[in-house]
Amino acid sequence: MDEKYFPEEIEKKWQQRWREARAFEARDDDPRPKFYALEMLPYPSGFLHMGHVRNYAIGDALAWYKRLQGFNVMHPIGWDSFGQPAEQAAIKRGINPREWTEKNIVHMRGQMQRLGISYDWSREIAAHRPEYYKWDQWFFLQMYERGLAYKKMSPVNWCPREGTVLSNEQSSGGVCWRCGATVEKRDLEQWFLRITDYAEQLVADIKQIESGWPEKVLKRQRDWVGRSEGAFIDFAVKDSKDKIRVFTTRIDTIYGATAIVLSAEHPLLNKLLEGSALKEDVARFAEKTKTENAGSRRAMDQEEEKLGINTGVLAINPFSGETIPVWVANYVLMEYGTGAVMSVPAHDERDYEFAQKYSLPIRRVIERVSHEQESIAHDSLSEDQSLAMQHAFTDYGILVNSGEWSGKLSEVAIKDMAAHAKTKGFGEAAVTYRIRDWGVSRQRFWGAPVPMIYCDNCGTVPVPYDQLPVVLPENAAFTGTGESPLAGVPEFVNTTCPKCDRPARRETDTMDTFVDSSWYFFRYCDPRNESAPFNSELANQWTPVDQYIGGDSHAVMHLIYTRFWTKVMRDMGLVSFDEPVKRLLTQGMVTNRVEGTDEWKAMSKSLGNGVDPDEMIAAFGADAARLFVLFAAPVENELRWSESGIEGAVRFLRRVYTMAWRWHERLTNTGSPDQTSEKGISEFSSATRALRRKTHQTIARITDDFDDLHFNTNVAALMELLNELSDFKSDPATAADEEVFAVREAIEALVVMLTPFAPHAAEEMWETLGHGGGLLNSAHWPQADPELARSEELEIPIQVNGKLRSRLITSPEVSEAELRAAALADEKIRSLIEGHEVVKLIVVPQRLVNIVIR
RNA sequence: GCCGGAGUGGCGAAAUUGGUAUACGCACCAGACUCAAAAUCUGGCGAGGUCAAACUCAUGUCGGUUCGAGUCCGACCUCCGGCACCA
Repeated sequence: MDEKYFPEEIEKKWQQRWREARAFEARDDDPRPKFYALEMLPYPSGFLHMGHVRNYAIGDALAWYKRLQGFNVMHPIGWDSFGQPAEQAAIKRGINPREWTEKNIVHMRGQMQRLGISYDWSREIAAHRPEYYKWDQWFFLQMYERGLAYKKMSPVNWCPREGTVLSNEQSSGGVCWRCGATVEKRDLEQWFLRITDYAEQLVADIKQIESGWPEKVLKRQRDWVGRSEGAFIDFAVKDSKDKIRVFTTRIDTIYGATAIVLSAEHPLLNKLLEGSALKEDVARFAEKTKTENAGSRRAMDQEEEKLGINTGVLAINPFSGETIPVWVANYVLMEYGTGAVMSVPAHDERDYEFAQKYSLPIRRVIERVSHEQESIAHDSLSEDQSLAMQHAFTDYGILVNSGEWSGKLSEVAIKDMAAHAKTKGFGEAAVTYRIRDWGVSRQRFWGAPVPMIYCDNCGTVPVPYDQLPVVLPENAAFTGTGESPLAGVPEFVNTTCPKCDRPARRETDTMDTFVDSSWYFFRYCDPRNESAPFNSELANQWTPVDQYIGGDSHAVMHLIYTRFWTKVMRDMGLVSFDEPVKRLLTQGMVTNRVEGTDEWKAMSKSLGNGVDPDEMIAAFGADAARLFVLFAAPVENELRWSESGIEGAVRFLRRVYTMAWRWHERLTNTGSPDQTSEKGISEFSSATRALRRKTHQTIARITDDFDDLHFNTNVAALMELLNELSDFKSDPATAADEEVFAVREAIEALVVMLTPFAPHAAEEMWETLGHGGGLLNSAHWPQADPELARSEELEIPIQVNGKLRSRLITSPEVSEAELRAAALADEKIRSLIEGHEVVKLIVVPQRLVNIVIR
């Protein structure tokens, strides 16, 4: 240790020592309880940004804490290394995507190591390597065997700018999630994973994780699955054997149905139109609507105008027997429910708007339940009756004009009417979901090839397991045209059929990269396994993940896919639980001021407000950068970058360091063994007792808070402890044994508890303080002694009528009666209550006294 | 429009869950050291008020519950996120 704090030297030194000692490798045979700390694996773009730094600093603090607490900690990292940027680099600059990716990994790994994140590098994985994606393919084949992977012609979301297919999630809102281009629809043969089979579980199992996941993430997951309870009802088509099935959540309003409305894509439409005089017009309308739906689907925040056309076909309401017209309209979605709805203008806003426009009848069949208070009942009734309805009445209420069902409450009618429909055979209660199957086909080069073969004789044939992996060719022509580049590599395409041995062609699509990231953290448990994705026992030993940390941009896609994948793996017998992640933290964004403005925005190249982690490390040290990031704001809040804030972090580290330096000789060169033990010390002065109290209070406070990841207040507590040490005026050269003891206790606790936030500096001080024999990862988190932490005197506020008027210094053991007497005897209080009647006297032991006077 | 979250000093934020509001840090001011500056150290720092004190007012706004409210309840305002024809 030098007298001065030189982070660069210290950090290099300890990074090397850690590497040599393989200090952070998790051992499968370690009998201690495990803790799995996981950060979302990065895409190897080439450079870490501050968001990464924050993510890893949080994860590392927790990993270190658990290590010091005696847990067997798993803290791995890897690379989500398939994906567009590598392919873009190939298309635009003719660079080999594999080389580009590997080079980026080397650089980013270096950055992580310069940050000193305590990863187990022996478990590092990368999605683009055959050893890894072999198992993507293996899972795909397993799912295919189980009927969970299938191929279908399907209108897919097509990004015209990137020339590729997007998943529903990636095109939500009608725009490409990457480039923002308006998404079009195209028909292509696509592979899908049957995530809809798991829709119910994806909602139901939320109760297993709701205590550990942020509510906002769970909400978005629930919304995405979009579970909706209602009923299917079949409307018979007049003069035909056909039936139109609709889905409704409001079967209780069925007597108010004045039309059936079909989506333009409805499969029955053409058949229904046969013989209709309006056939031509309707078909033209449907075509136009289809292309409009596919094209500029929506201009955001604006609802499309509702357009429709009467088909001239009639349908029969199975409840009332009434005949109502069938329409086609642009506001009915084929993708949801059955693609057909019963239109109830009086009780649905959209149907109301539609009915207004096309002068369809509006028939009220639900009334508000009248209240006891006449005024309210009167109000609502008269308004309702006058029925110049401005809006649909969408609340539940009481049924009217509904035949035998009139007089029932909506809640009751919904159940009874569905049951009735079922008995009569024209419907049933049903649950629908918004979520659709996961389209995983991508017309791209840089991904895991879908392991399928097409044979003219045998049809679609899965690649046999012993032929995995289907290896990506070294390179391909990147046209950027939209056709999979693999189709242009004959050596790849041409193969023989595994069944009949005749020439056959390989599937040329690759898989969505979300496949790679759906199961990667299970691979960390057994990263070099060559015969299985991982050993089940090892996976069950380490997973589920105890704490997962990442940005909330992955709140829907990644996290729903990985939950789905886990459930499939459970059904395959690979893991023994339903949910992969016990606790999830979505960290806040790192923002910086946009130059020339007052706005704080996420750091980005285009805004020019990015901060380079390497420059920060060079200027202030990795420890200071990490400490600042953890101290400046609670982990889930936005973090505003501040150069002076990071300077403050350096200042604090330097002060701790100087303190350790000032005392290290006295603490190490001691002749008396008593100085490390309390035994030889007969008495502690009040000053040493105060220092020890602060030490033990700080330990208790930080230990209580750590699991909740309240790092900002933890760092504040460490600063307070240092301030207390600074105030402890004692010269190391002449300090008495008891003082040396108290200082040692304080400094050692400070250093150990600093480790999660600034591990290099902590290691350096730990060594200097005479613990050169071992790294901090074999040290122990300090124990708080509640006796020592207890205050010797309390300051009790005395209030008069709830206002603070005086304070009393007392011993913690003071009785209620004594407190009461002391408060009344207080000079200030006496003058205040003089001439008043004391109505009440509240004494909260250890806390306060409140005197109520009149 | 619907859903979720949040409003506390000049700024980032604390507050043992109903009990001394503003911990810790940043910025700022003053002092020490220095020829000087930086660094470092010491002190100050919610607003009003005063020589100083007393005192008064302050946790988005207005009400309520309570001996006591940043915290609980009701209404409203603002900001930030998410979703959006899902029948």
